[in-house]
Amino acid sequence: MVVDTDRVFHALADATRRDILSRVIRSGQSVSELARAYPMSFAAVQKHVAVLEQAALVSKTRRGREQIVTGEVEALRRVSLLLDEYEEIWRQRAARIERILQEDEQA
Amino acid sequence: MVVDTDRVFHALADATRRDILSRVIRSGQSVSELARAYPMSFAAVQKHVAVLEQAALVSKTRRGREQIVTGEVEALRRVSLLLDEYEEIWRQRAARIERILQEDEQA
DNA sequence: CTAACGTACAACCACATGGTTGTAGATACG
DNA sequence: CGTATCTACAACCATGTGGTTGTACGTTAG
Repeated sequence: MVVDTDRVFHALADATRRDILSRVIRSGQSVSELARAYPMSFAAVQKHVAVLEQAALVSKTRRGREQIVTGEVEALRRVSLLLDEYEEIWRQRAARIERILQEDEQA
Repeated sequence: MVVDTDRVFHALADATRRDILSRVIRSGQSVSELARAYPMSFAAVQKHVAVLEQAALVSKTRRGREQIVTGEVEALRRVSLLLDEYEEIWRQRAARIERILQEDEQA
């Protein structure tokens, strides 16, 4: 079962896609503008954009014959929060261990 | 060129691996303890652990004949910070746009 | 010592991924 | 209008991924 989180992390697991994301977060760009920036075919870039789109990290809006790709910062926030949750679990565990150590010291 | 960030995100792009990570962050577990928790072969779980290890999200330490897997919270922090950077880029952009709009209003 | 356990790793398979080229449909420009 | 541009998508290929089974080896228990 491929969940949403899978798609987001998978989308981010490629340097080209991360670069595309940082570009379109700064300011929207058409697919062909993006394509010109990388040493690969238009179709390849188009596929990368599609992966980012499936993960809801970017969205596309028509402007004439162009398709403008824009960054969706909300999805990024969600992932970041998810990682913070993992960190929180670890923090709690560390606190628990520390508490046990202190109890031992008092005994 | 596969960079370190690729490996980390790829490691996190699988529900089983994220689950393993959350388990071993709570407390270290042997590979076979982990293997018993999932409906797949020992070898499959072993591979998942290897992927997490390559991404430096977990580490292994011998304890007798067992191999204890432990979560490496530092790597998580690095990824979280990386995502925060993307968010920061967007925040700056939003601030820039707002400034422009205010300038227009004054004119 | 022998048997059981925990691990490592190779070989194999089905399927996904990242790339290519080619074709075709909209839309804008001269 | 015709033509160039931007996009979409299918077909194809090499390689990677997630799973399997089987074998081998070190370590512990009896």
